[in-house]
Amino acid sequence: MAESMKGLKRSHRCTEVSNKNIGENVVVMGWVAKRRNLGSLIFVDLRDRSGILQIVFDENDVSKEGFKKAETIRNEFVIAVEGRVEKRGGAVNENLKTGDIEIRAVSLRILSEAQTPPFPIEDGVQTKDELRLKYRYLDLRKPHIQRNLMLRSQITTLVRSFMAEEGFVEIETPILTKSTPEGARDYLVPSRVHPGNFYALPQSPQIFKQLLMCAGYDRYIQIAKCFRDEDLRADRQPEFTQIDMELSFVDVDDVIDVNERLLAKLWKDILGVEIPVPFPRMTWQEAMDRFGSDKPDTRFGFELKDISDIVKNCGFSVFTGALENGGTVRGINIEGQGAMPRKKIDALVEFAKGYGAKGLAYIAINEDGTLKSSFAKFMTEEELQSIVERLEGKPGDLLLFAADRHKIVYSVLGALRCEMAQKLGLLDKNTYNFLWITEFPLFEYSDEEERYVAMHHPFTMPMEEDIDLIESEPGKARAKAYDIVLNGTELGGGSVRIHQDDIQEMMFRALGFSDEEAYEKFGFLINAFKYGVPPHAGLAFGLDRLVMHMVGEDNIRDVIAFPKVKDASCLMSEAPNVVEQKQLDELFIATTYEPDEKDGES
RNA sequence: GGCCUGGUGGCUCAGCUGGUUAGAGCGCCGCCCUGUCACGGCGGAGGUCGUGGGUUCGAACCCCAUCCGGGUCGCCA
Repeated sequence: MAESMKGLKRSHRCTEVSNKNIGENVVVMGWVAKRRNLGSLIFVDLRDRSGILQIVFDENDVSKEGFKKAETIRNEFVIAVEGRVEKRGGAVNENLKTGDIEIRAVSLRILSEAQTPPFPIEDGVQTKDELRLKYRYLDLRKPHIQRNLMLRSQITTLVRSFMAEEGFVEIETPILTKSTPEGARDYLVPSRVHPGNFYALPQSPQIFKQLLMCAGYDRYIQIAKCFRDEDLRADRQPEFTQIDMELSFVDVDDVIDVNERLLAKLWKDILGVEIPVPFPRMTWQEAMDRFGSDKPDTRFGFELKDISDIVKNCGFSVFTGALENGGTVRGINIEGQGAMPRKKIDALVEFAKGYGAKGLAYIAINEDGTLKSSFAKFMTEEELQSIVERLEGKPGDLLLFAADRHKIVYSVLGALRCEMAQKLGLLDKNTYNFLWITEFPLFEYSDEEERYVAMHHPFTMPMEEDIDLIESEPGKARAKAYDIVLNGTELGGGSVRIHQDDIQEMMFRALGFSDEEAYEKFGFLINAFKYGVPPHAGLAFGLDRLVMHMVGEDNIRDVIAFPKVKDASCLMSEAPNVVEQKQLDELFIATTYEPDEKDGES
C-alpha cells in the first residue's frame, strides 16, 4: 500500500548529497533503480532526475518493520528515505557522482509501488522503439533521455536570455491560422461556427512575424510550434519546434551576425566548445558543384569534379547522351578504396539507383597505377588520363561517376560521398563544421505543377542584380536567402523579405498567381505593406535538430518528450483516433472514408 | 506511394537446407546470505515463434495476404 509523505520534506535531490553532508540527516525521495539484498543488509540505488544515490538498510538502524518493508521494495517503487549521510563502508564506486557516500536509512516510506516495467529503465540497453514509445512515460525515466530534455530546456532558456539582451521581443502568434497552399501540406482544423471552413495549423509563423515587423516591433523571437503534414524521417516530425526570429532595418549580414554569436554562445555555454566566428560562407552554386548538396558536410573530402568537357566527344554513349540532353558528367574520388571488391561496388550502384541514377561508372586505380574500369574500352588513353588527373586519382583510389541531368548527378554523388564517409568512419561527432549557404535560387521548377515555385517562399527578396531575371530567366535569379548548415544537416534558414510592392507583384506574376489569387491568399500581408513597411529579414532554426546535434543523438525522437512514429500516430495515446458522430455532426463533417472490415471490432 | 529492413518467454537475441520436447543471457518468483554496486548461491515459473491463409507426412523456417515498428526515395515553400 502506498504511504503518504505527510510530515516529510525532501531535503536534497539524489546527487545533491555529497561528502560535505557526512553526518547530516537528510530526506531523499525517488525511484528504486536497483536493489541488492544481502540478507540482513539491503542496498538500494535510488534514482531521480539528478542521478543515483545508494541507500543502505541495516536491521540495527532501521526498525524491524522498516526492514521488513525494505525487503518488499522492487524496481521503480517510489520511496522516501530518512537517514544519515555516511562515508561508504565498502569500496568507492567510481561510476557514480555520489560513489563515496551512502545514506544509512533510519525510516522508509513506500510512496508508490510499481509493477515490473516492460523494459529495463537504464541507458545502454536496446529496446524496440515500438515498446519505448508505447510506454513513453517509462522511457522518459532513462537517464540519457532526461539529460537530453533537461539540456533542451537549458538551450531554450539561453536562447531567450541571449535574444532578450540583443533587443528581441518574444511574441506568440496564432496556432489556428489560414491555410496557404504554397509549400507543405497543412494540418486542417474544422470550424464549428463557420461550417465548411477550416483553420490550418501553422507550418511556420512566417506571415505573422512579417506583420509584426510592419507593426514596428523591430526584433521578434518566438520558440514556435510548427506543423507539416508530410512523411516523417529520422530528423523530421510532423509537429516540431522552431526558434523563429525576424529583424527590421537589416540586411543579410546582420541576420548572420547575430545568429553566429547565438550559436557560438550555445556551444560554449552548453557544450564548452569554442566555435570560431564568423562561420565560413558558400554560395548555393558552389555547394552544389563541390558537394552535390545544398547542405554539405565539410568534415571530409570526396568533392565532386566536373568532367563533362573531357568526355564530350568520347565513345561512351552513356556520357555523351547525358551531355546531349543538357546534363552533366561528374565524379568523386573515394581515396584509398581502389581495391573495393566488385560486390561492394555493385552495392554502391544500387545505392545510386535509389537516388535516380540509371547506373554508376567507375575507375579503380590499382596500386601499380594501371586502371580497372567499367568504361575504359570506350575511351582514348588521353581521355582516361585527363579524367584521372581531374579527380587527382592516385594508385589505390576509386573514382565513381554519374552522368545524367544536373539534379540527379548532384543528388547521387552528394549522397554517395556521405554514404562512403559514414562507412569509412570519417564522421567525427566532436567536429562542428558550421557553414552558411547563400545565394539560393529564387525559384525552382516544379515538374508536377509545370511552373516555377518559390524555393524558399514567395516573400523572399531577390538579389538586387538579379531582379531583371525574374521575368527574363526566372531559373537563374538568385535570392537573398541563407541556410545554416552543421555537419551536413540544415539547422535553419531564412531570407531578406520583399518590402517593395512592385517587386512582390513581379514575384507573384512569376509564380503564376493572378492579382486576384495573390490577394485572396496573402491579401492581409499585401494590404499591411501599403501602410509603411520596414526592410526586414529573418531566420528560423529547427530547435529539435539543433538539440539533437548538441546532445549527439541520431534521432530527433530522443530529444522530444512525446514524439510520433513514422505514420504520424502516437503509440502511447493512440492519436489520431476516431471521434464520435456527434462531434462530426457539429462540424458538418461527413467522411467518405470507409474502413476495411478488419478494422472493425467484429 | 516505391525500395530496404525487423517482429521468437517481460527484455535483448540465437535458432543451419523444413525434421522429435524451440534455446541462451538478463529480468521475474521462492529460499539462503552483513558491505554489495553487472552482488553471490540454490530452486522455479514463463513462449499458440505478430496475425490469417496456403504448400507439405511435417513449418519459427517456404509461398500469399495482412498488422505493427525502423531506415530511405518521393514529399518536406
